[in-house]
Amino acid sequence: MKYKKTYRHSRQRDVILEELRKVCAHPTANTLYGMVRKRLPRISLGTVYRNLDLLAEQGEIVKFPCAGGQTCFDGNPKKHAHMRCTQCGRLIDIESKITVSYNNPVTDEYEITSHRVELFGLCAKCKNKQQPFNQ
Amino acid sequence: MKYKKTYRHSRQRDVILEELRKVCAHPTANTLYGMVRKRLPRISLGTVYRNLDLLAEQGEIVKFPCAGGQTCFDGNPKKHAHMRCTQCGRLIDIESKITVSYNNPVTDEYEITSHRVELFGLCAKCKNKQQPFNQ
DNA sequence: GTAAATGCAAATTGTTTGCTTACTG
DNA sequence: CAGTAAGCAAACAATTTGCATTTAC
Repeated sequence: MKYKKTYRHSRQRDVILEELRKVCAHPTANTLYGMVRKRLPRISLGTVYRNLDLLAEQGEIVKFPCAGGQTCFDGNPKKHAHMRCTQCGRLIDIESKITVSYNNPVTDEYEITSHRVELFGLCAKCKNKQQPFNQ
Repeated sequence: MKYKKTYRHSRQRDVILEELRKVCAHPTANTLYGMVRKRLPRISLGTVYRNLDLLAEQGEIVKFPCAGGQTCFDGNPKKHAHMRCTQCGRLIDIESKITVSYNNPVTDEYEITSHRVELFGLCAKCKNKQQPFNQ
C-alpha cells in the first residue's frame, strides 16, 4: 500500500499555475514553459512537466491529450465546453450549454462514471478565412 | 494551389486496414505493426504510420489522440460510442445510446459542426478487481 | 516512364528520469 | 533534518523524414 504523498509549496508551481490561469488558451507544456520563463528565467522544462502532472493530480488543472501527440493543459478546472477547430486545431472555450444523455445499463461488462463532450467546428479566425488548399 | 494527390494501391495498406478492421480494440500504431507483421514480415513501422495517416485522411479509419501521448486507431468509421476505462486506460466500444444537445448560436465567434462524446468508467476487467494502491 | 509507396535508418519531438543540490515544513 | 522540489542533462518513446529502390498505373 502506497502512502499518501505530502506536497510542499514552491514558487515555480505557483507561477506555472498563475500563468496557466491567466490565459484562456490551452497551451502545451512547452508553450507554458516559454511563458513561465519570462518570470523565472532559470526554470527547467522538466520542472514544468513535473508540476503540470502534480497540479493535474490535485485537480487544479486538466490535461488534454491532443491531436499531434501533444498534451494541452487547461487551467480552468470548472466545467466548461470546448470546441476544437477542425482547421487550425486549436481548442476553444465556448459558451454553449451542452446536455448529454445516455443509458447506463447496470451490467458486469462496464460501468460508466463520467463523460466529456468534444465539439468540432471552426474558430473565429478560420471561419472568416476562405478554405486553405486541399488537404 | 495544391494538386489533388492520387493514391495508388498497395498490398501493405490493404493488410493494415484488414487487420485494423478485424479487431474491435483500438490499437496503437505499434500494436498494429505487430499484427501486420505476421502476414507481411518485411513491412516497416514507417510504412504503418504512413498508411494509417493516409487511411485517416481518406476517412477509412479514425485517429484518437490518447492519454500517454499515443495515438489509437479505430478501423470502424461508422459512429459508435466509446468508453475509456479510467483504471487501465483502454478504449472500449459500448452499446449505450447517447444523445447530445447543445445550443449552437449563429455567431462570428465560432461555428460548431460536429461533436464527439467520450465516456469514462470501468471496463469489465477493472470493475471486477479491487482498487489498486492509492494514486 | 512518372509518381507513389516501400524499407531502412537516422533524425526529431514530446516527455520522463536519475542525480545532486536547494529549499520547505 | 527529513523529505520534497529544482535544475540539468541524459534517456526514452512515439512519430516523422530522407533516401535509394520497387511498384502501380
